[in-house]
Amino acid sequence: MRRSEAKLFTRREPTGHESRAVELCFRAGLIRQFGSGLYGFTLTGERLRQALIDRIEAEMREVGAQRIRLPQLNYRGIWDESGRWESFGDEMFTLENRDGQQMCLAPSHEEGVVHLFEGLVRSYEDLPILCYQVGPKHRDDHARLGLLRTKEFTMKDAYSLHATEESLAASYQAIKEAYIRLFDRLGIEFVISDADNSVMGGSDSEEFVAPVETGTVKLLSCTEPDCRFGDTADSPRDDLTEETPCPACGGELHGGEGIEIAHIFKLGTHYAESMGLSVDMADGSQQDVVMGSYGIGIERLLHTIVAQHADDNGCRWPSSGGDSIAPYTLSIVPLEYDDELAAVADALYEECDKAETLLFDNPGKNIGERFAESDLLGIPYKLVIGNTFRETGEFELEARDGETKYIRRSEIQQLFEH
RNA sequence: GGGACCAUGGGGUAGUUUGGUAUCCUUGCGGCCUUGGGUGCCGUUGACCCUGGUUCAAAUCCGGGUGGUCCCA
Repeated sequence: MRRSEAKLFTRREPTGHESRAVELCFRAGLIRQFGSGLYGFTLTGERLRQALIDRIEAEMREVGAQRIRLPQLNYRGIWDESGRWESFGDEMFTLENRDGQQMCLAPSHEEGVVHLFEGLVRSYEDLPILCYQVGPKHRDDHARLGLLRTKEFTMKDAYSLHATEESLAASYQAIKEAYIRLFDRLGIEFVISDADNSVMGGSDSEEFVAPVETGTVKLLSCTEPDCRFGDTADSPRDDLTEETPCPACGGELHGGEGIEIAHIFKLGTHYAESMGLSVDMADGSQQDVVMGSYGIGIERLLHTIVAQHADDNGCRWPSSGGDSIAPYTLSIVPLEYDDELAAVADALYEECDKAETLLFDNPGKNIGERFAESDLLGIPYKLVIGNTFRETGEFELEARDGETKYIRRSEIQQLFEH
């Protein structure tokens, strides 16, 4: 993409937001506020958001989950069946249609999944089912900290349906491992905390929590590198402090703040029982369907990566164990975009993967501005066409962390081979 | 559910106590300069949340509304 087409809308000045990560999301021109707890994503921001969704979907396919689609707008009926019309309370957005029927914008989709399969799933042989969707959720929470708590957000929500507890345990474990792989690949530091099921119901659940400077929950996390133990206020146990040794490995616990990036639940037969979803078993008996649900907050993940990896120059998008979600892989930065250097820059651009390359083709800007913008967006590599090129014909390939290599033109295409 | 604070150009602010010409910085735009890290100089567009009241006169005082931020449950 050419800079002149990409429409970056970066800002050099601070915007007065409450945390560094929120500030950067605005300065990098990723998001735009529509009101309390409502955000739109810009051209650049949506590239990042979609890149995250792509990574998550790839991981879901890896564990054999299939995509479904459930409506956001629900009639009251299924929520009365599960009892959650009452228990969600003020956090649910409710409305009436023109006929006076009560409806809601779904804050979660357990009811939806049960309804989707109720009447279709009849036999234990129809199970297990592992499915997911990616879409908006609506919760009338008090908005806080930019994308961290909003009234509308995107969730990857997966659901599993089983005839037995053992089958549920297997899927639950598979999803848990998939999440661990995913977050590792995205370079997110996280711990796993036992959590309360609260309004979700069911037997037990675990929360993936990312330690950050400014978050939404108090977090105790183990400082041992290989230990994933964490404990939040939502946890069933309240006997832990910073002085307590880690109950998992005996290491030290560090107190701080965290972001809940994912939550996995063993729901048991709670929903099947109240909504009447059962299957016939081999011995002729009937069994209520056993369920699990597994959610990842997309925008929170984006915020978390910014919060954990940004430096003084802007965003950074780690690529440990996979490719980075950066909005572009490479910036082509000519010292000046005129005459011969512009011609060289254009020629290089033609050789690159254009969708992954940002060509700084705006004349009249000095190179400092281009560097600053590229770094603010966290583009992993800058290909500089400058004085070195004029003297030796070599380009400087500078990584986001400053490390520079000198390369020749024939080596450019290798940059995009992963 | 309870409480506190706040609302002035695109962003950040001064002015409000004591009513009278709306301040400064930045961004944006135009020009010149500069060309290896958001550089400099000159010029310039652009604002008092809405509504009712008091008053010769309201950003300022009073009432109502809306919106925002934070704290507690």
